[in-house]
Amino acid sequence: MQADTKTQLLDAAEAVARRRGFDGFSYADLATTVGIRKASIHYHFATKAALAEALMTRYHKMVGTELDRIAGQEPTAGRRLRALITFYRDATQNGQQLCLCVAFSPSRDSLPDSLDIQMSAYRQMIISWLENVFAQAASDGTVTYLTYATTEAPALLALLEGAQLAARTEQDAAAFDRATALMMGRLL
Amino acid sequence: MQADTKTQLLDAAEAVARRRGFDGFSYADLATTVGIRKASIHYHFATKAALAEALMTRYHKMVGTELDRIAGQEPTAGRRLRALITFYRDATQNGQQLCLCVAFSPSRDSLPDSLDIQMSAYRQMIISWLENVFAQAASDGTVTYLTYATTEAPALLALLEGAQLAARTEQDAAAFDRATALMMGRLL
DNA sequence: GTCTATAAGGCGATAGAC
DNA sequence: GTCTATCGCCTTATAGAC
Repeated sequence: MQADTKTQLLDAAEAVARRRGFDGFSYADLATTVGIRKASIHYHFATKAALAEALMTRYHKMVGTELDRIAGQEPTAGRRLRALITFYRDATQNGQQLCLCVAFSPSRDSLPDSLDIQMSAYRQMIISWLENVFAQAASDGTVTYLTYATTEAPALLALLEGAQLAARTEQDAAAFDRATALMMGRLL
Repeated sequence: MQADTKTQLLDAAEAVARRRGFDGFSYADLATTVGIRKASIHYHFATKAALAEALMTRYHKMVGTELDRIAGQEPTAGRRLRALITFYRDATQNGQQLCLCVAFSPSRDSLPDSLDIQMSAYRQMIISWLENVFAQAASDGTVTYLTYATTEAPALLALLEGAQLAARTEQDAAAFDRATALMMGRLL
């Protein structure tokens, strides 16, 4: 069974946005990928700004679901963090793309103002989740050299996003692994 | 005394590229900033691809000079790393821009192939410098919880680039500080 | 929902005058 | 070195037929 047109458009837009940034793709690209005319895209997303909002909304939910899945599946803090690092690694598709939030960040000024809030909310979701997991680590002892949850959380998010950039620049997931090896070594 | 036109163009292009990415500015933007017509820009940079190369070449040299300055000025590994973190922090202009290499990373597919090599060389310069400094730390003891220089170096570069992204997304240097506080705490 | 056709303007780049 | 003028193409977006 085939996804509906709107979903196909979101899929195509997310893939190309994460590869090329918000200013790096056009309706013509999506039209070619999905197989309709570019004017038809406006029926589903009136403006490119509206498309950006829809992309970020869907991405936020998708990652939220993934965080829940990890929490439900992995019992210890160390294992939860390992699973998150693996998720960020896989998200690069071997250095071909970035997290949507990272890909949008340089295009900030081209995006509608509403994206500011959406991007902050997305980052806050991850940071809160990480704070909880690092707080758990203080109890279960599965993270070595542990400092404070509120210090560890933003540092790990920055590390993961930076590791994605490294992989994208080198077009090689090995660059992600080199950047995260130190952190991985701290996790039991 | 006024800089020559070519330098003014490079300055304008670097500023806007670091704010908006490679696909986020046009010759028209530079023409307005510098005060000449956009056709005249082609005299200095025949193509936008050539401009990208010139930008990266100049940026690489500038950062190399800064690394030398830090090494000449700061005696210990801990102080050198602190100085580098401060340099990356200041480079964001309070969350308004990114390192050129970070800003170019999502625009990868729009850039000439030659930029792949230039961007890798830039990153390698930083990583080599960091490896040397972390190796020094093993002797002078100014970095706590130290592991291996070859593990620490790529992790710190990713952290710094990720911290810049955080600051750019939040438009606030405080996000950079939250991301780097843990690392700062390890430096004597 | 998707189409054709088109508007209105931006893009990088070139030709040739000065 | 910078200008005016222009080319060919791309962009987002709209109007109206089907």
